Amino acid sequence: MTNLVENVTQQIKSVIRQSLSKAIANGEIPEVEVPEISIEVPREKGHGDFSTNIAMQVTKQAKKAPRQIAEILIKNMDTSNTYIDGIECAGPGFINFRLNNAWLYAALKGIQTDKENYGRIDIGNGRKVMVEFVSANPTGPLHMGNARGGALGDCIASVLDAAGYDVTREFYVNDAGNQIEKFGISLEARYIQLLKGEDAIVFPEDGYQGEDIIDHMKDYISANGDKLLDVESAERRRILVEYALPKNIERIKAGLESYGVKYDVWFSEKSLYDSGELKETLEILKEKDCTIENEGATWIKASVLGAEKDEVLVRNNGIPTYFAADIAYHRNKFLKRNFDWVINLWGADHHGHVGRMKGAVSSMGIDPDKLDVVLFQLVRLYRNGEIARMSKRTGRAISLTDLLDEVGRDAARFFFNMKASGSHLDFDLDLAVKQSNDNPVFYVQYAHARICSMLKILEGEGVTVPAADSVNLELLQKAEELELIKRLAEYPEEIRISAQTLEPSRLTRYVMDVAGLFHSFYNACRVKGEEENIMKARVVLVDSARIVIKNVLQLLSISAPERM
RNA sequence: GUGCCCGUAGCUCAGCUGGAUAGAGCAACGGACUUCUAAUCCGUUGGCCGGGGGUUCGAAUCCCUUCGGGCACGCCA
Repeated sequence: MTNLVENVTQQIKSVIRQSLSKAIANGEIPEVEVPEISIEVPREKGHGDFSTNIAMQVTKQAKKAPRQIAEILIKNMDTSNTYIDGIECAGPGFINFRLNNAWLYAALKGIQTDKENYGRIDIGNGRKVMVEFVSANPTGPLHMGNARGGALGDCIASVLDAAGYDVTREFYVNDAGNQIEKFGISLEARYIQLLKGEDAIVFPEDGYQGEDIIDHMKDYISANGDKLLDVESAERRRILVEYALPKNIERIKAGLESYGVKYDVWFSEKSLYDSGELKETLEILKEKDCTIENEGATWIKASVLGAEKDEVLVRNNGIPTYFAADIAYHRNKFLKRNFDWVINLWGADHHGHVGRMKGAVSSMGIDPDKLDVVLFQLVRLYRNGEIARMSKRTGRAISLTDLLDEVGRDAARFFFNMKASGSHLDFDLDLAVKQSNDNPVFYVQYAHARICSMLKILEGEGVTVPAADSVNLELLQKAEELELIKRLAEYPEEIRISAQTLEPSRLTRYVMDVAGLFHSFYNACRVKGEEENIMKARVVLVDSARIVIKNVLQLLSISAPERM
């Protein structure tokens, strides 16, 4: 697994460390406790390829001016057998390193060797991580919040996979509890209304208003008639739920699949009731003295949750709350299935639940730091510059399916991952289908198609991508070439940072950047028709850009067309 | 009222575990196609990083405060 930036960074750190010890040993700098050396890429190109602020960091300890320390360190640096070509002290005390291009050529070779695996790293070390996302109520269609959560969760999972984690994608099916009761009541009310008229029964105030409930009952009646009218209410609801729930779950599965999201596990909430795990969890909490009884209900203590007030676990009617089931569910994730790390994606409106959940997890003896909750802000759709709420086709609230019909999977997934999860997202429906340069999806895909087209034409003339070892990559000297290579070399680091911050949006920006650098290169340098050695070197470069763009798009589950 | 998130260019956003002269895309304006895809490129214009304090060698970044926007505070999920 190639990661030249990592190699180079280590090399520089090692040079600094040796220089520091040497300076201490010969008394130029007093004994200091060496902090973690940080190497960064300066914003300003004139400041070299990499830089460190180590001299400023040890200023206090060493009791010398930062620039003075920097000069001493530079004097003691041994750069033989490294990529380092020049070192200088600059600004308030930065040490800037300029590298020779050999590391860039090594990066190109690495890309050609790794191919579709280029970018993969191993910071995860095979640790088991679960990403639980969408987990929409199966009482209706998927909405825009689910759409954002779906794109985000799936890509977080992919990033972690690329970073070397053993990833499980999971959907928690809320097929038990209160909302299923409400679902049943809603279905029943519509059933009766359809057969006996609107006035035959008052639709419950907290019932599900969606038209899909009526559609279900129309379908049911046309297949099964009115035979349930005589059936006792509880039984009738059970039958109707049993009819409609699997249909909804299937629709959710199908919708997510056409969105490019595939789950490893569909975990049933009901199974926690059936297996007795929920009961078991409640008993454990009781034994640990985490609960109290009050007004006929069972509560979990605020002190356990690190919260200000107690929360109900079992209602006075005996039905456990969602929270109780969620505690059992998380106990299952950590203690029954032994995940090392669990990531939940929740809409920002659930933020109040985070602290409670961590507290509850902690009360089960689980390190709450093993649970991360990614909160994502809500989505606003825009059409013709105005907020759009309704689907043009159905006249109902825009569902995931409507969105996919209107803009397609590629644009939807790309747009939802363009911004950090914590920022509000305005989704411009017009822009997403526009085939022009202001649409970033097309910009990136076009770069890929352009490369493929070039390679195809060259192939027609008998030029295939040569082995990187067989060409003189040092012929790549132009600024546009070197900048492109440098950015390609950074891909594994981009994966690392995305994984650590759980922000795939970093990768959409990265791939836009790579596409832009490629387009610049394309306009500055020709490949076909150039002198043979230069052409060969450039073919390697162009093909490497293709590999990187393709790998990123693949990771985001966005297509990389070869022709447009 | 209490808590969480967000305020950066005309618009949409990066940068936020402190670093050098605050970036990108779009929009606006001006250029580049007889040559591998102009769905492209090159250039120009554009900023009191919401305001005010503090911390220090250094603050968009950390702390306090204030203003503006969103959200949550159920025996809903």
